[in-house]
Amino acid sequence: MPPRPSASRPGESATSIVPAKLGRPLTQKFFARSVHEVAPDLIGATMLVNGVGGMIVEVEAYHQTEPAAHSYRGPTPRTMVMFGPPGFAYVYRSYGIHWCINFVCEKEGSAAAVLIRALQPTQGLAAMRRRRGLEDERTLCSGPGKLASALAITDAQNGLALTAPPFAIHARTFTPEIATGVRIGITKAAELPWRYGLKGSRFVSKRFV
DNA sequence: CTCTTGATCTTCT
DNA sequence: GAAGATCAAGAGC
Repeated sequence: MPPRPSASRPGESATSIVPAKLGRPLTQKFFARSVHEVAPDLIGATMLVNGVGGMIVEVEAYHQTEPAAHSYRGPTPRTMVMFGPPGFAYVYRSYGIHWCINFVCEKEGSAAAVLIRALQPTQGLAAMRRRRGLEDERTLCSGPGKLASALAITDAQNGLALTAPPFAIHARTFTPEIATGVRIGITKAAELPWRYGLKGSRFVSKRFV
């Protein structure tokens, strides 16, 4: 019998998830680049909040210049953080119910950010299962609202630096194959292929085609 | 498996 | 007053 495909994927063994290997902590400089460089480079990185989280397997890029971005119409109280310096967290309320987190990129005034859409859970599984009321690790963080809930992210983290506690974001330690596709759940600028994922991952919110 | 719908709040028109 | 960077549950296939 050939080995299951998952056996050779980063962060997984044949039978279970293994703790992520952590690369160097990401600095503000990492985020101070084009959102189209940062977004794919975040695939395979590990994101923890108070020690709980996992490997980033899916993100989407947003930029002030396109109408799907919250920053498209200029700064508002909600989107103020996006217009600030890179390396900070932009947290917003989605559909009145969920929280979602973005990493602000580029430079002050660019209002560009990467929405974190899915994690492969690796650290603090018990805490995440408790917060989500769910056992299945595959769906624990397979969506922007789900992972915010699992990591206990709320507007309390809006505007905080990504390079200091409670955040710990570490570079990847392998070279992933990147899948790309159109962004999900939007109607404007829906054709832009600004969704990036870890090719073949079972932990994404929706499969890449 | 896919499709539909309700929940609930912020922002902008 | 309507739309929205979502999710979970229920119905139907």
